[in-house]
Amino acid sequence: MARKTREEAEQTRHLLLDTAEQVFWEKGVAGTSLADIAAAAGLTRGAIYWHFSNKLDLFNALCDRIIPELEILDARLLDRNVNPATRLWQHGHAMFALLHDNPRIRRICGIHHLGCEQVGEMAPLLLEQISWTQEKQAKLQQVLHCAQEQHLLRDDVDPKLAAIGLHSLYGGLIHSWLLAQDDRTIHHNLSALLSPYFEGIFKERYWLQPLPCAAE
Amino acid sequence: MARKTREEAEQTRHLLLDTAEQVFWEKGVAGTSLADIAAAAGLTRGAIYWHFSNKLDLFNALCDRIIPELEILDARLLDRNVNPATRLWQHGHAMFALLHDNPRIRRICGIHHLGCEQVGEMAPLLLEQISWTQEKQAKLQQVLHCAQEQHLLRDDVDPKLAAIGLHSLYGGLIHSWLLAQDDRTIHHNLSALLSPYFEGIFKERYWLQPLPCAAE
DNA sequence: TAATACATACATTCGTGTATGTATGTAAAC
DNA sequence: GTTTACATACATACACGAATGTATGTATTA
Repeated sequence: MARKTREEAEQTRHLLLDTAEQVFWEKGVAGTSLADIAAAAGLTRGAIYWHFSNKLDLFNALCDRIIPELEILDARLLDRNVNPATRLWQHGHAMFALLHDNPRIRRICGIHHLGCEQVGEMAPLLLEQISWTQEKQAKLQQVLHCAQEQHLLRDDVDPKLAAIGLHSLYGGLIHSWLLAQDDRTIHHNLSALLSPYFEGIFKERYWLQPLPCAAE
Repeated sequence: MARKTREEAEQTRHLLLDTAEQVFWEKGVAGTSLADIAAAAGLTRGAIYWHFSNKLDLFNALCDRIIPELEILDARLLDRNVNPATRLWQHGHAMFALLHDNPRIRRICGIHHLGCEQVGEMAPLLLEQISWTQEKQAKLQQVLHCAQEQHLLRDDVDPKLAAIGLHSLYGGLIHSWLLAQDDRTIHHNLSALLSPYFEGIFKERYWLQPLPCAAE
């Protein structure tokens, strides 16, 4: 129809992102057409092509919206004022608290795990995930190395391998968590699910310090 | 062209499955058309529609081919002649040995993790994975319960939660393993990656018994 | 000869990208 | 303070290819 003010335009842009997020999560990325998104938003494809160049661009813009929240997590992980064991422990809990509290992160995470293909023409997504994984593992490894220097680790534990293991455990738990959508088992028993790995890594239960748990 | 003998027909059926497996793994399930598969196999869509009713049917047939191998794994996991700790330990190693040695399992596993959407019209896939996950966790839980009865578990370990944790760790490691395709780190250091969780679950290293490792 | 194992041809639908229309906001000219 | 000129924010329309499903053809083979 007609032109809207810049604020309204920005509003419809966010409406498109929100709607796309929803529809992608329901029908998968490849399974939804731009017409689906436009219709669900009460708009037309013209609106989408005005704000985004194509579906991939829209999808990327959609994913980028959660980066700040994730960076906060990482910043806390690397905060040297807290002992490394506690940092790791709280980081694990903070991840799931975020998943539990923030539906947007839950949906985008769900789309990445179950709602999109990462090969073929979506291969750039895979590369991004690989580098993201490596960065995350590097941070975990850094904290674990710090713990090793403070003689908190068991003697036979290699920080690099422990980082891979921890990261994989997190990823696997998130996957299980997403599969069993409304089963609260994982969320309610997260400590019991993580502690075996921590037991196997640290000499003592150094991670159990005053824990300002961000649970529900 | 012309009709072939039953054996030859069965042969082209397997050719189609093999080719589909390959192409699905390269370009994703949604990213692949039946024409792609037919062309890659040196046939036409007519051949596909003769042997399968549609893409989903083809995909299911493709996945079903690895069931026997996976059932062998589960059978060994439940073999009561071996102590439960060792069974769990060997089961973890056997899974990755299978992934390493069997390219078909590797590809199908890769397709499930990275090459297909599990929502929308592929939702039956998700339901299948959920029930499969629950069965697997139930088996792990059963073995862990058996270990608990033999007083092998630490006192604060709940078999059900430990089963979820172990299963998630396996899933996460497989995911990492698939992401870093030709990085052998995980395969070469599997024991070091798994042992922390085992340390945290069992009182002593009961799982370290003569290990007929099926590695490379 | 009848069913088989495909290949070929056809009709239809779906999705994309782009081109165009159009009404409004916005800023400068006067 | 209007008017003018242009940019904006979409909606609509169109053209094209891609993918599917089916119908039909055809040479074997049992």
